[in-house]
Amino acid sequence: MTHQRRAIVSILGELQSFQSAQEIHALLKERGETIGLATVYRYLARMVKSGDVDVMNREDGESVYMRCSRQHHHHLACRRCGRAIEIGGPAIEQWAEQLAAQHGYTDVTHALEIFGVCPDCAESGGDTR
Amino acid sequence: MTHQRRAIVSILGELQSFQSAQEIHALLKERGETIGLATVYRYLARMVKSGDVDVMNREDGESVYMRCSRQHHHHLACRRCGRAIEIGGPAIEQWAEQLAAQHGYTDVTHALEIFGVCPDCAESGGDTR
DNA sequence: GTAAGTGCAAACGGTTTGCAGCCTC
DNA sequence: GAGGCTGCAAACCGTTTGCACTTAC
Repeated sequence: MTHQRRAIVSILGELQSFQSAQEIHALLKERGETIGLATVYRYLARMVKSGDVDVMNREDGESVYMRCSRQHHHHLACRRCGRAIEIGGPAIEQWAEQLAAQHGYTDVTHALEIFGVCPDCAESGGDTR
Repeated sequence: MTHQRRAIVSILGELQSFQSAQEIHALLKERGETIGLATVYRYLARMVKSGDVDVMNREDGESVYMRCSRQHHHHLACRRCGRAIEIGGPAIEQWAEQLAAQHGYTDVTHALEIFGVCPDCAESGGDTR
């Protein structure tokens, strides 16, 4: 446990929104942490593998990260600030499985992401991203 | 209408699977077409904008393209060969909209992709990708 | 003839990696 | 003291772009 990891864990604990590795790195820098971008990437990747963090591909292709519950779920995420709400749609899961089976597809996974603009961002108007 | 475009259109007409720009470029080269990678990217981007081609983000992050029907739909795609089946789930659309509205999110879009291994690929065993 | 399209190669942006040094236990 | 972790900078990879040349009409 290095202070860099402590810092990442701590900031992930505070954020309730998806942020990119670079954004997380910038936030840590702002707080005066000494940490390299590579370390952020490396540790995030490790946490993704261990299941402690969720990755999601933003519409622009950049990967964004957020601490998450371990069970399978999807997200309703704000396109501007990244604020996300976990959603579970048992019906969807079932439907996808069944549909795939119908066509003979095996080893099925699915990716579902809902993007919108959250109330706060909508109110504050045309923020970037 | 240049011969390069004709070639791209022609190959898109034959493929019933999602392929990346680089894969499409390689296929064209194999056929002896003289065409640059940049041209493939440029023309694919144009067709995406005009709605004649669908893009999809493969799990590895690379963008893959396929000629598609114009109306909104999703895909069940083979993880190995890219073969895809169009699916439309009115129930999903509705559910996503409603869920987003419930949480006050506006300007809602969603991305749903189902990945699996198609019967042919499953049969032929451990092909790469 | 002219405007649009093309190829090349360089630029780009996010991400990964090799390696030498540093820190934690 | 030893192994793992870190930072830096370079490498990577898919994609985009500037620019001079070519092509289709």
